[in-house]
Amino acid sequence: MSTRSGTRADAARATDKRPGRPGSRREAHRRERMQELEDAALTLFLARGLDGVTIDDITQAASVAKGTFYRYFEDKAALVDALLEPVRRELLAGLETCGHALADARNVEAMFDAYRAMAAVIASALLQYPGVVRLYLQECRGPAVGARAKVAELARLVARHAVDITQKAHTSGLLRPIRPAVSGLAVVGAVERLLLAVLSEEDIGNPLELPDALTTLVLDGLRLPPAEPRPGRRKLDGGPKRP
Amino acid sequence: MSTRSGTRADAARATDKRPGRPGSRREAHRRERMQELEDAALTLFLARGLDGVTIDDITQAASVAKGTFYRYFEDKAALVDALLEPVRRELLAGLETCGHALADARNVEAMFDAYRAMAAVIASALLQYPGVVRLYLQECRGPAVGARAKVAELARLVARHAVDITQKAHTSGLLRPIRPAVSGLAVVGAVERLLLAVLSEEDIGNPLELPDALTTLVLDGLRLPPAEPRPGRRKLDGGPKRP
DNA sequence: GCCAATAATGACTATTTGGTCACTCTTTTT
DNA sequence: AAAAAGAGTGACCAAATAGTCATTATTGGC
Repeated sequence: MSTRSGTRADAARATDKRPGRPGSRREAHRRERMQELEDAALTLFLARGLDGVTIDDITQAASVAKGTFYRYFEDKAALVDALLEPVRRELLAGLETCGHALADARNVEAMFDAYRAMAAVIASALLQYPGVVRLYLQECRGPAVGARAKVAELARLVARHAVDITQKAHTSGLLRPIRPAVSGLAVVGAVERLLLAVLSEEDIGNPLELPDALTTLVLDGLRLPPAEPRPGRRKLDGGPKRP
Repeated sequence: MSTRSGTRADAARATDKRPGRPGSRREAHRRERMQELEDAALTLFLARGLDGVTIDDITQAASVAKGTFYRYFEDKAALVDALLEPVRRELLAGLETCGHALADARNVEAMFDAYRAMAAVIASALLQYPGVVRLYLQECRGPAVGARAKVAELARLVARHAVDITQKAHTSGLLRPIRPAVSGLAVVGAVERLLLAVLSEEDIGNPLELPDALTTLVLDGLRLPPAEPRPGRRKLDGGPKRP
């Protein structure tokens, strides 16, 4: 946070020490422009893919000159990183929290609570940054090169956390003896695919029923139990059944 | 299949009517070259992504002149299509078969058989064309533009078939009352993520145990059953437990 | 060995692209 | 109000790129 120019030449000119720091007009305007660029870029990324969008495309869509882009971002990768930032923060924080909760879980209820909290974090990210989440989903499996590097990095972190969490739930002795690396990744895959369906507006019914369905699916499986005298009920949200 | 030039100018010059048809030297050489180009391209695609690879890259990697590329493929999209072809055929055929089998399934055993057959198809594709499967996994979620269009198309087909299959299994009354669009896509997501893990050599244990684990996960869920006096055993492959 | 058909080449053109910069316009500071 | 700092511009450059084509090399039929 110091003012002297960092190690890498003037590379950090983007978000650092640029505007007249106080909450003054310059700064507000600066934020606006940045947001406009990010919005325009995100729309294009979703339509054509990260690599299918040029700086010219972005600046044209945002109605600014090309040079303006470089005043705000060092390159396309930096823009993607900025786009990803809030989602990454929320998501990783949620995963950490879920991990700790699960490490302490000693009964099924605590386990449910932990997963419920995780679902809430995801839902929150989905509502606040649907475009970014979709960008993540569509790019996260690609090779970690160029502008996609940060997306792929986040994907690795998510996978590791997921396996870690499953490991913890596992040591609580509440789960079947399946390798955490397997069940964890399977759950990540299922969740991601369903999120993609929601965000791509594939016909998937009421999204509010998803957490419930997913929980049943993950925890109890797909097969109809032979006979169920037990009245065990589970619910992730108290929402109405079919609004 | 006729010989007169088709509707689109000389567009179909690639695989059609080019070499002295018989199994002669020309044709063999032609196949070789084509394969070399496809191999080189696939390697590059996996390393840098579809959009990160140029025709020049491909021809250089295959040690041929640029013009040669266009003698074999109309453009990058056509090459991707050719690459995808065998996997697409096997996969779709397997999905059809599985769908029919499940439509007729009246008991859990028949259901297992259907899924087992599907797993065998996937495993076969994985062994014969690991690179192509990985390419599919890494690109299938992106926007359906340019060279990625055919990959995305296949992804749509897979999703539809999966939902369809789940629908059929559902009407057999063997599954929990979860929307087929949800459970089908969830399974696709889980399977895809695990395939990606296998192909990316993430540490996931013995791949031969995957079908078994996945079946347990999907059909019986993750949660440890409270008490299981029933000795019901299920197995997807008879392989050794831990070689 | 000879000729026609097919294959391979790489120089070439058109266009696109990332990135820069001298200059102008706007806001802040004095 | 004047100077300084920051923001915006778009022409410009060098490198990269898709696709073409006249030319040369190879092969198959005879």
